[in-house]
Amino acid sequence: MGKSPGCSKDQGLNRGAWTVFEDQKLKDYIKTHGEGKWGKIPKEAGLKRCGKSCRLRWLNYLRPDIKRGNITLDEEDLIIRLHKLLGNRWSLIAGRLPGRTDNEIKNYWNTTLGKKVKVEKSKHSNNNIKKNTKTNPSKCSKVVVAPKPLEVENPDTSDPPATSVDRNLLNNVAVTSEEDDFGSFAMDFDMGELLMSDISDSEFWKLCHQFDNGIEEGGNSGGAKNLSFSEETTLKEWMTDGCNYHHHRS
DNA sequence: AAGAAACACAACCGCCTAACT
DNA sequence: AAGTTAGGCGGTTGTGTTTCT
Repeated sequence: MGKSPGCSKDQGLNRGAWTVFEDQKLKDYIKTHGEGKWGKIPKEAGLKRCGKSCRLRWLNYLRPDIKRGNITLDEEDLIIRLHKLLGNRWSLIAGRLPGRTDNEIKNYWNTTLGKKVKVEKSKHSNNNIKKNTKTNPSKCSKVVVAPKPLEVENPDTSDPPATSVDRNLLNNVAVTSEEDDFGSFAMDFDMGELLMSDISDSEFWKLCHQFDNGIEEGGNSGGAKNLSFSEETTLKEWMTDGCNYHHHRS
């Protein structure tokens, strides 16, 4: 199960670096037939490569909208913040960086950024500034948005905590249930998918801003904006720091 | 100048899962 | 419902290039 049959080693397929000739064949084929159906491409395009290899080559190298190299400081910063939030979910991170591929970001992280971050972290921990030692990626789940204070954890359910987010915005995203008379509702979402795939750039930053305000103005004081989070520390850090930065930038 | 070490990145591997039969 | 396949993803490796000694 799983592995595509066409990719096994004993099929007389070419391996290693792609030649200019192979690239051209693949580009020509996709130009006329479009992406997808990777399994058919080698045969129909006359390439001695497996479908997966063709897909990878196209997505990471040949696609016309691809940027290569020269990752800017802004992009670098964004990668670091997103990585903090999402962990090694490279395709999601790449989804927020137009023209960048997951492979490129992964490589950049492994060779450059990862080290930088490590150095920064050790600096911080030496200075006793960083209190949060958790290194795992964060996933948000089950957030309840409400205009009034909520009872915090219900022991009978895994129901969560609350935050303040534009309801209309989230209605377009991953709201799953339970809108009541007060306009509160529960949702269960993966932060990565919420951020990366379902909303536009402007909505993304708007959402950021809304979270940001919620944290700063409401906190957990019981006011209209009430936040509590399963990975609160990480989220808070990311939101208050990261979102402000990007809002000011634009 | 030459060899070694470190770095950068393209490509491969194997796992997971959705879609299909 | 169960089995199969293809697509997608993250981890890892191989190799060419650059830097260091």
